[in-house]
Amino acid sequence: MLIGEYQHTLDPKKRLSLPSKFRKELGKTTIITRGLDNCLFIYAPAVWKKLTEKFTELSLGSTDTRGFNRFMLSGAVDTEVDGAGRVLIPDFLKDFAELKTDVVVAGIGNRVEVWDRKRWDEYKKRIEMEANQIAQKLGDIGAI
Amino acid sequence: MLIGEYQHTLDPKKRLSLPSKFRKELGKTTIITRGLDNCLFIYAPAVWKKLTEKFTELSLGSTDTRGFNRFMLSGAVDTEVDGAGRVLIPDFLKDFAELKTDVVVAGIGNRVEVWDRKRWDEYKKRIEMEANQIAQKLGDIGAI
DNA sequence: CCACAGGGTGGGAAAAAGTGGGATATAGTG
DNA sequence: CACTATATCCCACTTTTTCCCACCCTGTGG
Repeated sequence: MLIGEYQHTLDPKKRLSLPSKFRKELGKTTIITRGLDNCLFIYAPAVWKKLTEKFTELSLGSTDTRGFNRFMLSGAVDTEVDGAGRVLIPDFLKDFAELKTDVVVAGIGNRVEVWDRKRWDEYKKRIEMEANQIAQKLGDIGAI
Repeated sequence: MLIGEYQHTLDPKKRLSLPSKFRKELGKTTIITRGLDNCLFIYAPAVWKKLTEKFTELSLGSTDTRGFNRFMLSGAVDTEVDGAGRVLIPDFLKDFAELKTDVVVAGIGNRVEVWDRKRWDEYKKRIEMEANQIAQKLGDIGAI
């Protein structure tokens, strides 16, 4: 289970250290893709494979699923983890998530998310404030 | 059953002694997470696992569940209990709960809560005053 | 009243993680 | 074909984390 929040830096060569606690679970090659809410997702190969199987089964008919497929699949890259546990973030993904130097690497269950730190701080403030209401709401529908 | 209230200190290395009475039940690795009402929760692995099973199966689709997943999962860390029965509180959790040096460690059934002492004293004063009314309210709806 | 045991706290040394930079290889271009 | 620019690999430094040991204080029993 990938959990926790880590403050890392994206160096001038666009390398990003994965937190050591994540490395074992992610393996030596990972898939980086555009994520939801303006962050990046990083998946272990097996998890990614399962996800894509779901997507590609969705019908070609709907404009929405075509768009979603393009969003997730065209935005994905296979990346080798280097000897120091770092991955390389391609320019287009760096731009997409508006990453500067200071980034946050967060474990969210079966995926890792990469956020620009400033953006993360703002988002976190919001979800921390809303957590009580959301917990209430999810409780009401019997989800938790 | 985790019960009782203990006054402990968070040392400069951000280590926190678990009350010896809690150690057996918590085990040698614990999960620390953001809690509700600005405190931290500490769970035994088995309890945490059961909790996560509920909300990790919630879909990626909804903004609310994404937010709640991020809140719960990015806010959680796996921690080894050291030889002296202490756990390490990461910076972001220390900041979240606004912990200073003096903290309160309280047993609340199946979890342990960690509070900044000052905040705990204020909170306790309030719930002690309100306890009667709350009991009345819960009694009215047949909850207790 | 003293000795002892256990819980809580603090600090130093060793190890690991994160970061930066240079050298070598590869690709793209005039 | 040579030159430039980009990417890849490897090594080294710095900071943080981890592990271990020692101390203090309190409560207990002789």
